Amino acid sequence: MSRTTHQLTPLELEIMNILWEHGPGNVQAVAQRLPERDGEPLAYTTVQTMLNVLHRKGKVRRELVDRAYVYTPELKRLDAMGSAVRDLVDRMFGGSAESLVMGLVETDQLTPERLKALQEKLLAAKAARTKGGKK
Amino acid sequence: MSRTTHQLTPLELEIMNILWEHGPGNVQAVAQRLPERDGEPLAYTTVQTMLNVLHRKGKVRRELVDRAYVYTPELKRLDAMGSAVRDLVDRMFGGSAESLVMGLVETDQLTPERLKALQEKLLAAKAARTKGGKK
DNA sequence: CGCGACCTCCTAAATACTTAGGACATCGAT
DNA sequence: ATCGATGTCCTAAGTATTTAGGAGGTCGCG
Repeated sequence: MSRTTHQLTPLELEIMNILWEHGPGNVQAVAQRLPERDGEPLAYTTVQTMLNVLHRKGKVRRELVDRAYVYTPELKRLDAMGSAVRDLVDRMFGGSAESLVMGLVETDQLTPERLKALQEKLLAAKAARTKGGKK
Repeated sequence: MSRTTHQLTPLELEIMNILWEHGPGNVQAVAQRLPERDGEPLAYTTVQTMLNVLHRKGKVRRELVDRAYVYTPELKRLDAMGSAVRDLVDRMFGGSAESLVMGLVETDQLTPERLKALQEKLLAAKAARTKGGKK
Protein backbone atom coordinates (compact mmCIF):
# COMPACT_ATOMS: atom_id res chain seq x y z
CA MET A 1 0.00 0.00 0.00
CA SER A 2 1.33 3.38 -0.87
CA ARG A 3 -0.43 6.73 -0.69
CA THR A 4 -4.08 6.03 -0.24
CA THR A 5 -5.05 9.65 -0.02
CA HIS A 6 -3.73 10.75 -3.38
CA GLN A 7 -4.36 14.44 -2.83
CA LEU A 8 -5.70 16.41 -5.80
CA THR A 9 -3.20 18.61 -7.58
CA PRO A 10 -4.04 22.31 -7.97
CA LEU A 11 -5.34 22.06 -11.51
CA GLU A 12 -7.19 18.86 -10.79
CA LEU A 13 -8.93 20.62 -7.94
CA GLU A 14 -9.88 23.57 -10.11
CA ILE A 15 -11.53 21.24 -12.52
CA MET A 16 -13.31 19.26 -9.85
CA ASN A 17 -14.62 22.52 -8.44
CA ILE A 18 -16.21 23.31 -11.76
CA LEU A 19 -17.80 19.91 -11.94
CA TRP A 20 -19.07 20.13 -8.37
CA GLU A 21 -20.54 23.55 -8.90
CA HIS A 22 -22.03 23.29 -12.33
CA GLY A 23 -22.69 19.61 -12.48
CA PRO A 24 -21.56 17.11 -15.13
CA GLY A 25 -20.05 18.54 -18.26
CA ASN A 26 -17.93 17.76 -21.26
CA VAL A 27 -14.45 19.04 -22.01
CA GLN A 28 -15.79 22.15 -23.65
CA ALA A 29 -17.98 23.10 -20.72
CA VAL A 30 -15.12 22.74 -18.31
CA ALA A 31 -12.67 24.55 -20.56
CA GLN A 32 -15.00 27.49 -20.90
CA ARG A 33 -15.30 27.90 -17.17
CA LEU A 34 -11.63 27.64 -16.38
CA PRO A 35 -10.13 31.07 -15.82
CA GLU A 36 -7.45 32.15 -18.25
CA ARG A 37 -3.76 31.62 -17.71
CA ASP A 38 -1.69 34.71 -18.49
CA GLY A 39 -4.41 36.09 -20.68
CA GLU A 40 -4.79 32.92 -22.72
CA PRO A 41 -7.25 30.14 -21.96
CA LEU A 42 -5.93 26.64 -21.50
CA ALA A 43 -5.91 24.63 -24.70
CA TYR A 44 -8.83 22.30 -25.22
CA THR A 45 -6.51 19.31 -25.25
CA THR A 46 -4.94 20.35 -22.00
CA VAL A 47 -8.28 20.27 -20.28
CA GLN A 48 -8.96 16.97 -21.92
CA THR A 49 -5.72 15.55 -20.65
CA MET A 50 -6.57 16.61 -17.12
CA LEU A 51 -9.99 15.08 -17.34
CA ASN A 52 -8.37 11.89 -18.58
CA VAL A 53 -6.04 11.91 -15.62
CA LEU A 54 -8.92 12.46 -13.26
CA HIS A 55 -10.75 9.61 -14.90
CA ARG A 56 -7.81 7.26 -14.68
CA LYS A 57 -7.51 8.12 -11.01
CA GLY A 58 -11.18 7.37 -10.48
CA LYS A 59 -12.10 10.88 -9.40
CA VAL A 60 -14.64 11.28 -12.18
CA ARG A 61 -16.86 8.99 -14.15
CA ARG A 62 -17.56 9.55 -17.83
CA GLU A 63 -20.23 8.67 -20.27
CA LEU A 64 -20.49 9.07 -24.00
CA VAL A 65 -23.31 11.40 -24.95
CA ASP A 66 -23.65 12.13 -28.64
CA ARG A 67 -20.09 12.60 -29.68
CA ALA A 68 -18.41 13.68 -26.50
CA TYR A 69 -17.79 12.33 -23.05
CA VAL A 70 -19.67 13.91 -20.20
CA TYR A 71 -17.71 13.87 -16.97
CA THR A 72 -19.34 13.47 -13.59
CA PRO A 73 -17.63 13.78 -10.22
CA GLU A 74 -17.10 10.46 -8.53
CA LEU A 75 -15.18 11.88 -5.63
CA LYS A 76 -17.49 13.65 -3.21
CA ARG A 77 -16.76 17.24 -2.48
CA LEU A 78 -16.98 16.61 1.23
CA ASP A 79 -14.41 13.86 1.00
CA ALA A 80 -12.04 16.12 -0.88
CA MET A 81 -12.57 18.85 1.70
CA GLY A 82 -11.97 16.40 4.50
CA SER A 83 -8.67 15.16 3.21
CA ALA A 84 -7.43 18.56 2.08
CA VAL A 85 -8.12 20.02 5.49
CA ARG A 86 -6.73 17.03 7.32
CA ASP A 87 -3.63 17.33 5.23
CA LEU A 88 -3.14 20.98 6.14
CA VAL A 89 -3.90 20.34 9.79
CA ASP A 90 -1.30 17.61 9.90
CA ARG A 91 1.38 19.47 8.03
CA MET A 92 1.00 22.86 9.52
CA PHE A 93 -0.89 22.56 12.78
CA GLY A 94 0.45 19.41 14.37
CA GLY A 95 -2.78 17.56 13.83
CA SER A 96 -4.91 19.92 15.86
CA ALA A 97 -8.01 21.28 14.20
CA GLU A 98 -8.33 23.80 17.00
CA SER A 99 -4.95 25.19 16.12
CA LEU A 100 -6.14 25.72 12.60
CA VAL A 101 -9.10 27.73 13.79
CA MET A 102 -6.83 29.76 16.03
CA GLY A 103 -4.58 30.31 13.07
CA LEU A 104 -7.53 31.63 11.14
CA VAL A 105 -8.12 34.21 13.84
CA GLU A 106 -4.47 35.05 14.37
CA THR A 107 -3.97 35.71 10.70
CA ASP A 108 -7.02 37.93 10.56
CA GLN A 109 -9.05 35.73 8.31
CA LEU A 110 -11.79 35.38 10.89
CA THR A 111 -12.78 37.41 13.95
CA PRO A 112 -13.81 35.83 17.24
CA GLU A 113 -17.19 37.50 16.78
CA ARG A 114 -17.87 35.89 13.45
CA LEU A 115 -16.64 32.64 14.86
CA LYS A 116 -19.12 32.95 17.70
CA ALA A 117 -22.01 33.50 15.35
CA LEU A 118 -20.96 30.56 13.25
CA GLN A 119 -20.52 28.31 16.24
CA GLU A 120 -23.97 29.14 17.55
CA LYS A 121 -25.46 28.31 14.22
CA LEU A 122 -23.69 24.99 14.13
CA LEU A 123 -24.73 24.08 17.63
CA ALA A 124 -28.33 24.98 16.91
CA ALA A 125 -28.28 22.87 13.80
CA LYS A 126 -26.88 19.97 15.71
CA ALA A 127 -29.52 20.29 18.43
CA ALA A 128 -32.27 20.31 15.86
CA ARG A 129 -30.83 17.29 14.19
CA THR A 130 -30.53 15.37 17.42
CA LYS A 131 -34.00 16.19 18.63
CA GLY A 132 -36.41 16.03 15.82
CA GLY A 133 -34.55 14.65 13.16
CA LYS A 134 -33.92 12.52 10.30
CA LYS A 135 -30.23 11.95 10.94
CA MET B 1 6.05 39.30 -11.72
CA SER B 2 5.02 35.71 -11.27
CA ARG B 3 3.80 33.97 -8.15
CA THR B 4 4.42 36.30 -5.25
CA THR B 5 3.14 33.85 -2.67
CA HIS B 6 5.55 31.07 -3.53
CA GLN B 7 3.90 28.50 -1.33
CA LEU B 8 6.22 26.11 0.49
CA THR B 9 6.48 22.64 -0.99
CA PRO B 10 5.76 19.67 1.30
CA LEU B 11 9.36 18.87 2.09
CA GLU B 12 10.25 22.53 2.47
CA LEU B 13 7.48 22.83 5.00
CA GLU B 14 8.64 19.80 6.92
CA ILE B 15 12.04 21.35 7.25
CA MET B 16 10.71 24.73 8.24
CA ASN B 17 8.64 23.03 10.92
CA ILE B 18 11.77 21.56 12.42
CA LEU B 19 13.47 24.92 12.41
CA TRP B 20 10.46 26.63 13.93
CA GLU B 21 10.12 24.07 16.67
CA HIS B 22 13.69 23.42 17.64
CA GLY B 23 15.26 26.68 16.66
CA PRO B 24 18.25 27.28 14.38
CA GLY B 25 20.24 24.26 13.37
CA ASN B 26 22.74 22.94 10.89
CA VAL B 27 22.14 20.33 8.22
CA GLN B 28 22.87 17.52 10.60
CA ALA B 29 20.42 18.70 13.22
CA VAL B 30 17.66 18.98 10.67
CA ALA B 31 18.48 15.67 9.04
CA GLN B 32 18.34 13.87 12.36
CA ARG B 33 14.89 15.18 13.08
CA LEU B 34 13.37 14.42 9.72
CA PRO B 35 11.35 11.24 9.84
CA GLU B 36 12.54 8.38 7.66
CA ARG B 37 11.33 7.76 4.15
CA ASP B 38 10.51 4.11 3.49
CA GLY B 39 12.66 2.99 6.35
CA GLU B 40 15.70 4.96 5.25
CA PRO B 41 16.55 8.47 6.38
CA LEU B 42 17.03 11.15 3.76
CA ALA B 43 20.62 11.51 2.65
CA TYR B 44 22.59 14.30 4.26
CA THR B 45 23.08 15.97 0.92
CA THR B 46 19.40 15.88 0.18
CA VAL B 47 18.66 17.83 3.29
CA GLN B 48 21.44 20.18 2.39
CA THR B 49 20.00 20.75 -1.04
CA MET B 50 16.64 21.59 0.46
CA LEU B 51 18.18 24.01 2.89
CA ASN B 52 20.00 25.59 -0.01
CA VAL B 53 16.76 25.98 -1.86
CA LEU B 54 15.11 27.49 1.15
CA HIS B 55 18.02 29.87 1.49
CA ARG B 56 17.91 30.90 -2.14
CA LYS B 57 14.21 31.58 -1.75
CA GLY B 58 14.86 33.70 1.30
CA LYS B 59 12.90 31.52 3.68
CA VAL B 60 15.90 30.94 5.92
CA ARG B 61 19.03 32.86 6.81
CA ARG B 62 22.34 31.11 7.38
CA GLU B 63 25.49 31.82 9.23
CA LEU B 64 28.81 30.04 9.33
CA VAL B 65 29.54 28.68 12.79
CA ASP B 66 32.75 26.71 13.07
CA ARG B 67 32.67 24.63 9.96
CA ALA B 68 29.00 24.40 9.17
CA TYR B 69 26.19 26.73 8.33
CA VAL B 70 23.52 27.23 10.92
CA TYR B 71 20.12 27.89 9.40
CA THR B 72 17.57 30.19 10.97
CA PRO B 73 13.99 30.70 9.84
CA GLU B 74 13.47 34.00 8.10
CA LEU B 75 9.88 33.33 7.19
CA LYS B 76 7.64 33.65 10.23
CA ARG B 77 5.55 30.67 11.13
CA LEU B 78 2.47 32.80 11.36
CA ASP B 79 3.02 34.12 7.85
CA ALA B 80 3.36 30.63 6.49
CA MET B 81 0.23 29.58 8.32
CA GLY B 82 -1.60 32.57 6.99
CA SER B 83 -0.79 31.93 3.38
CA ALA B 84 -1.25 28.18 3.57
CA VAL B 85 -4.68 28.61 5.08
CA ARG B 86 -5.62 31.40 2.72
CA ASP B 87 -4.58 29.18 -0.12
CA LEU B 88 -6.78 26.33 1.01
CA VAL B 89 -9.70 28.63 1.72
CA ASP B 90 -9.45 30.08 -1.77
CA ARG B 91 -9.03 26.79 -3.58
CA MET B 92 -11.46 24.71 -1.68
CA PHE B 93 -13.89 26.96 0.14
CA GLY B 94 -14.55 29.79 -2.27
CA GLY B 95 -12.65 32.26 -0.15
CA SER B 96 -14.81 31.87 2.92
CA ALA B 97 -13.04 31.14 6.17
CA GLU B 98 -16.38 30.28 7.72
CA SER B 99 -16.88 27.56 5.16
CA LEU B 100 -13.59 26.09 6.19
CA VAL B 101 -14.67 25.92 9.81
CA MET B 102 -17.95 24.36 8.74
CA GLY B 103 -16.00 21.89 6.71
CA LEU B 104 -14.00 20.99 9.79
CA VAL B 105 -17.21 20.16 11.59
CA GLU B 106 -18.83 18.39 8.68
CA THR B 107 -15.86 16.14 8.22
CA ASP B 108 -15.78 15.27 11.90
CA GLN B 109 -12.50 16.91 12.65
CA LEU B 110 -14.06 19.23 15.19
CA THR B 111 -17.32 19.15 17.17
CA PRO B 112 -19.51 22.20 17.70
CA GLU B 113 -18.88 21.80 21.41
CA ARG B 114 -15.14 22.00 21.11
CA LEU B 115 -15.56 24.88 18.75
CA LYS B 116 -17.67 26.68 21.33
CA ALA B 117 -15.04 26.24 24.01
CA LEU B 118 -12.37 27.49 21.69
CA GLN B 119 -14.37 30.45 20.58
CA GLU B 120 -15.04 31.50 24.17
CA LYS B 121 -11.38 31.33 24.94
CA LEU B 122 -10.56 33.45 21.94
CA LEU B 123 -13.17 36.06 22.77
CA ALA B 124 -11.97 36.25 26.34
CA ALA B 125 -8.43 36.69 25.19
CA LYS B 126 -9.47 39.44 22.87
CA ALA B 127 -11.42 41.23 25.59
CA ALA B 128 -8.43 41.08 27.90
CA ARG B 129 -6.17 42.42 25.22
CA THR B 130 -8.49 45.27 24.39
CA LYS B 131 -9.00 46.27 27.99
CA GLY B 132 -5.81 45.98 29.89
CA GLY B 133 -3.32 45.06 27.54
CA LYS B 134 -0.05 45.34 25.95
CA LYS B 135 0.16 44.53 22.27
C1' DC C 1 52.54 14.72 6.74
C1' DG C 2 48.56 11.98 5.59
C1' DC C 3 43.94 10.26 7.01
C1' DG C 4 39.33 10.25 8.37
C1' DA C 5 35.51 13.05 9.71
C1' DC C 6 32.73 16.60 8.40
C1' DC C 7 31.05 19.97 5.44
C1' DT C 8 30.09 22.72 1.11
C1' DC C 9 29.16 23.27 -3.76
C1' DC C 10 27.95 21.56 -8.22
C1' DT C 11 25.52 18.52 -10.88
C1' DA C 12 22.40 15.08 -12.37
C1' DA C 13 18.59 12.14 -12.44
C1' DA C 14 13.91 10.31 -11.09
C1' DT C 15 9.25 11.65 -10.42
C1' DA C 16 5.23 14.52 -10.63
C1' DC C 17 2.57 18.14 -12.70
C1' DT C 18 1.17 21.02 -16.56
C1' DT C 19 0.79 22.09 -21.16
C1' DA C 20 -0.25 21.15 -25.76
C1' DG C 21 0.46 19.39 -30.71
C1' DG C 22 -0.68 15.93 -34.30
C1' DA C 23 -3.19 11.94 -36.14
C1' DC C 24 -7.45 10.18 -36.83
C1' DA C 25 -12.73 9.50 -36.58
C1' DT C 26 -17.41 11.16 -37.20
C1' DC C 27 -21.20 14.10 -38.19
C1' DG C 28 -23.63 17.60 -40.81
C1' DA C 29 -23.72 20.64 -44.57
C1' DT C 30 -22.30 21.99 -49.17
C1' DA D 1 -17.66 13.09 -51.72
C1' DT D 2 -15.49 16.53 -49.58
C1' DC D 3 -14.93 19.97 -45.98
C1' DG D 4 -15.03 22.01 -41.53
C1' DA D 5 -16.22 21.53 -36.86
C1' DT D 6 -15.84 18.81 -33.01
C1' DG D 7 -14.01 15.28 -30.33
C1' DT D 8 -10.78 11.39 -28.84
C1' DC D 9 -6.32 9.30 -28.17
C1' DC D 10 -1.45 9.18 -28.07
C1' DT D 11 2.60 11.38 -27.29
C1' DA D 12 5.98 14.66 -26.04
C1' DA D 13 8.01 18.38 -23.83
C1' DG D 14 8.54 22.04 -20.26
C1' DT D 15 8.73 23.06 -15.34
C1' DA D 16 8.86 21.99 -10.48
C1' DT D 17 10.06 18.92 -6.76
C1' DT D 18 12.75 15.49 -4.58
C1' DT D 19 16.65 12.73 -4.27
C1' DA D 20 21.48 12.03 -4.00
C1' DG D 21 26.39 11.22 -5.73
C1' DG D 22 31.10 13.10 -6.42
C1' DA D 23 34.77 16.54 -6.06
C1' DG D 24 37.14 19.14 -3.09
C1' DG D 25 38.11 22.02 1.26
C1' DT D 26 39.45 22.20 6.30
C1' DC D 27 40.43 20.55 10.83
C1' DG D 28 42.49 17.61 14.31
C1' DC D 29 45.18 13.62 15.25
C1' DG D 30 48.60 9.80 15.11
